[in-house]
Amino acid sequence: MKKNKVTIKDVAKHAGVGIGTVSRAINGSGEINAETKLKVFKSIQDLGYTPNRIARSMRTKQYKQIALFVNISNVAFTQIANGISQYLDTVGYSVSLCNVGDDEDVRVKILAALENQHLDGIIIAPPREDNLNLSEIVNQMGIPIVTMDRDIPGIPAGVYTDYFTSVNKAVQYLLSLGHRGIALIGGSHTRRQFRKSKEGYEQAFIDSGIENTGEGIIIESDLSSQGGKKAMNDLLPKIRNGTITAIFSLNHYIFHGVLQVIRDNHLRYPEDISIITFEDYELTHLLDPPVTVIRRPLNDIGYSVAQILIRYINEPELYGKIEPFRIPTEFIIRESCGFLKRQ
Amino acid sequence: MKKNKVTIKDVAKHAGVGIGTVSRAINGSGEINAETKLKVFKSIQDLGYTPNRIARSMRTKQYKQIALFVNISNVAFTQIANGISQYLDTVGYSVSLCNVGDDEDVRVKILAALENQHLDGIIIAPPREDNLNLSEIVNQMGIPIVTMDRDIPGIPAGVYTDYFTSVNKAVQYLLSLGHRGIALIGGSHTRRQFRKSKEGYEQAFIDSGIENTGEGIIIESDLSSQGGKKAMNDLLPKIRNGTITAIFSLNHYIFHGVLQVIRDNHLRYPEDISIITFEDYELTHLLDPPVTVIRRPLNDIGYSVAQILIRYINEPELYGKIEPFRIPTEFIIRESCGFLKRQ
DNA sequence: ATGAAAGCGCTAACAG
DNA sequence: CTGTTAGCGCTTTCAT
Repeated sequence: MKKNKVTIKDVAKHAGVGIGTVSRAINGSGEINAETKLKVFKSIQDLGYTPNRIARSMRTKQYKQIALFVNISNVAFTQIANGISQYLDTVGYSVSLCNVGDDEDVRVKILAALENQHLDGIIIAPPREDNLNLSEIVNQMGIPIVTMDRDIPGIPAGVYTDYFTSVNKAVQYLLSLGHRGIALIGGSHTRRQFRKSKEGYEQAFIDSGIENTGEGIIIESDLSSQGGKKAMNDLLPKIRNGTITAIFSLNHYIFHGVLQVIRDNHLRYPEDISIITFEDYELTHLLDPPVTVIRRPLNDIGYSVAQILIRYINEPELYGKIEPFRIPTEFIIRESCGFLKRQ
Repeated sequence: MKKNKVTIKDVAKHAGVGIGTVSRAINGSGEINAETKLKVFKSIQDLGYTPNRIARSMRTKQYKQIALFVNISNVAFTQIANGISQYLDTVGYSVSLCNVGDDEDVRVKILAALENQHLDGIIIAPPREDNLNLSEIVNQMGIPIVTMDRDIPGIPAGVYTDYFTSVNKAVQYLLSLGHRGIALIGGSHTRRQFRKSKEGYEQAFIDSGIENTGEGIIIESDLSSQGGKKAMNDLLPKIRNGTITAIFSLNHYIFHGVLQVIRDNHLRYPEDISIITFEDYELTHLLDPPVTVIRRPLNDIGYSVAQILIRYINEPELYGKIEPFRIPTEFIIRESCGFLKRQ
């Protein structure tokens, strides 16, 4: 029952021209008489012709397809993907989805995808930044890769979230509330997010003119709820004796671990402990009380990174030369942080 | 810097055979001498040849690509997509992602995708089941479409969640706890989920030998947190006067609305109202107290639906004749429902 | 400015 | 059993 697709040949015959002319009319390549052009378009209309993308790809080696390598279980994924699609729709590209679990080898996955997919470009946000040699893929395959919030040697970033300022602001807020024992639970130093946040944290003490005499600590952890749980459990004694009075979670997985420990130990926030987390989503405002967060425009992140990638696809000579978009964040104060009277 | 891909021609020359032979060796089509076959495979190895999928598609009209039309903001999406990819990986297919917001025209989106994507099949879970004429797409394009949990005329379902049993069991549980004023907030009757759940709800009274004298009600609503909010607000007086003692939310969007109203009105569960929701995810067990839920194996749903679709792609004559997978659910009792002493 | 023709890499039909 | 060839639908070069 498959409808026999109309081809460029049919259009040519119908319009009484050569197929080359039709092609030129469609692609606007070469000089072409305005009248013949009109005639061709009319035939295209009449016949309901749409070019066969596969055949076109075969010639042009352009596939109008990019792949997204991310961990789709991240709460940020949905909106970012949405932003990406939104931009790609405007330029006729589609997105292929490749989930990247937390400890999988992204390189292998990319190579596998490349073998049977014909991609024009790739957007990645791999779990780790180190030991990931991707530049040979870029060089050998000649297809551009951009990252979201990662620093990977040889691979340009498409977007950078402004972790420094976000964290700086949030920590200053905590300091202004009287907190000194602020624990930043932040994942691994192999991630840009951790490194930049650390700087923002330290700078906050300086900006506030307060010396960090050691109560404030920065904790590396697994980027998982297990990681958050472990960090939080280790912190428990210090929370109980009042050395640590605020928790700053850098990631939603960690945050879930933190919450669990709070619940399991019958702690209450903001009374027993103040909390802030990075990323705003349903949970953060459905919780009672709602929690203070750093929010970032996820849709924009997707949109921007897609824009940069397409730019690189169309102008390969620019590759690596475009400044990544700096994504500003918003600090949303809710009710999860308490005021601390200092003696 | 693009590596010049090695083609079937190179392999043929290197192996000292014709290109037809190479093709046959690769595809296992036609009779072929075991020795020549070996020779060919050796050459393929030596040269690092991988077939060009585009060229292959051009001939075979098979694209090894399917598209997924769903609302990616649904909490179930991630795991379902994961299951789908998992199966598709085993058969060399990739997934193209198409977000379908809540009131968009799925038909138009599919048509647009089809125009420039060359798909072998489609999986959909559109927001509404009615006024969606998809069968002409199937007939004219000749590509199979399967649904997840939807009843769309002419389009076979790939998977069905067992709403009837799930809801039946949960309502019986509520009844056994002494509840009679059970409100099921369930989205729209244009969705299979609502219709089957309704049956399960009503049967629960019968199964428990309890007459529903009207305290128990089933409410249609928008499938959104706004819908849940509205339904819940309307219910508020009845909750306050004790006519309604339990809320059963059929969907996570609705659940968020319910939670908000509970919070905003300083209600507590399970003391003031018992709650159960459909779908288990972070929020439901991070909430304090954790909430009783119906959980379904989301990964399996994706895996199964992908399996059926591929089957339909490979054996078109079967289309519509395979029984959808019935997905069983799990009833997980936590702490959100209270015992009601009946006077 | 435009028609004819080559060829992208592959599969399948056709000879042998 | 295997080599040769046609052709999928398109873009692009080459004449005209």
